[in-house]
Amino acid sequence: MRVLVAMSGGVDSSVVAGLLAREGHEVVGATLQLYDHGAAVAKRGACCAGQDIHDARRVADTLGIPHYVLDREARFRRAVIESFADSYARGETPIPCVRCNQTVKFEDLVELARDLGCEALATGHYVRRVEGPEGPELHQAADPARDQSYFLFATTRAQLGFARFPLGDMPDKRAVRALAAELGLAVADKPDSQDICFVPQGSYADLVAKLRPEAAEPGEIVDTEGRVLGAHRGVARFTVGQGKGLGLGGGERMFVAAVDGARRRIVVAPRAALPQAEVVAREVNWLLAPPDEPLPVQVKLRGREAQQPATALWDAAAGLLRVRLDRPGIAAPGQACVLYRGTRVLGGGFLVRGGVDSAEAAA
RNA sequence: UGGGGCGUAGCCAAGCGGUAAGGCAGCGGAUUUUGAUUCCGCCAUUCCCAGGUUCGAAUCCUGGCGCCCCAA
Repeated sequence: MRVLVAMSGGVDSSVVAGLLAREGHEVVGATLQLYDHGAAVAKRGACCAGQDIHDARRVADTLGIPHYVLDREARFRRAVIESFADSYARGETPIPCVRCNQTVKFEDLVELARDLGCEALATGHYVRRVEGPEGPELHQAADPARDQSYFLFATTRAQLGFARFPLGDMPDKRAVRALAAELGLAVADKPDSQDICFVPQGSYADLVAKLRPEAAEPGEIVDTEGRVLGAHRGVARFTVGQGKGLGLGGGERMFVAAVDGARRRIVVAPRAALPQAEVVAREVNWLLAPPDEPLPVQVKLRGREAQQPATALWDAAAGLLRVRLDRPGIAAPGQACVLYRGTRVLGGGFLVRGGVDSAEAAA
């Protein structure tokens, strides 16, 4: 079949292109230029800009496949970077990788694939697409250490139907690198990407400060009684559940219980005061028929934690997902709430403030 | 200007004659396609100052200085 491969210039997507070509598919490569600057060129572990685009092109040449580079800087800036800064300004902690997958990757590239007459879009994500009785299902990768299902919860059922993830069954990253070498790809030893791709040198707070100065304005750190304990240098530097960087000395260690973007206040409390029994999420995406009854699930409130047993309640009228946790957990607004059953992703949403939280009153 | 208490790293704090615990903050690193969490390492030649006793003091004595509390 004719298939479009999203090539970032990294090892993973390069191997995907190589594998599919070797299997005899008619492969077309596409690379999105998302945020240029020479600044990003030198950054180790970036993607979709500068050197990475050249790398992708080289791989395409090696494989003898056509390759397109699309300028999506404007789109990426609006859909991912601006939204990232806005989220911080509201006192949330954004998760840009989901926004990127949700927009630039799976909307734009699927559209491009259709325009090019492709039957599928393949990416280098570590997830599995499994044919189920009611259509394609999204599952965690075979290698739990690389699994990226958390970042793809917002993929719609239609997009999933069109997507292919050839790396989902790889035992580990070493195997992928070995394949890259076997395929003669120059990127076989390229470092993994990490951190936020569009932030040049690690300090995302500087970027937020440039785009939303108010999120970098100093403010007060208060306890749940409203007592001022200290000062901070911008709400963008804090995430609910965070225990470091508060600059508070003295007695008991404090954690961020809430971030009030409007008043630029950080509310802190002892760790034991943070867990909530119920969390709420919006912008919900279902990868099965939306349930009209309480649904037993396992949930992840952050990318790298174990799944927790819970019960999901879908409020279709309000468009809100309520998740009752068997064991209280800490929800950071803006982060993803992803529902699983075993390895299968059932759906998810973005966490909002809510639930039972004494800190909420003081904020 | 009577009585009582206290002065140990940026903060909190152990130690009570034998050669400076721990926690928080901070710094460095590991982990990680977000942020956070977590983990590992570093972090007072010196205990408000000056004398004295002692083989040896942050620990005992004397005198300063500085805080805090009580004082119809």
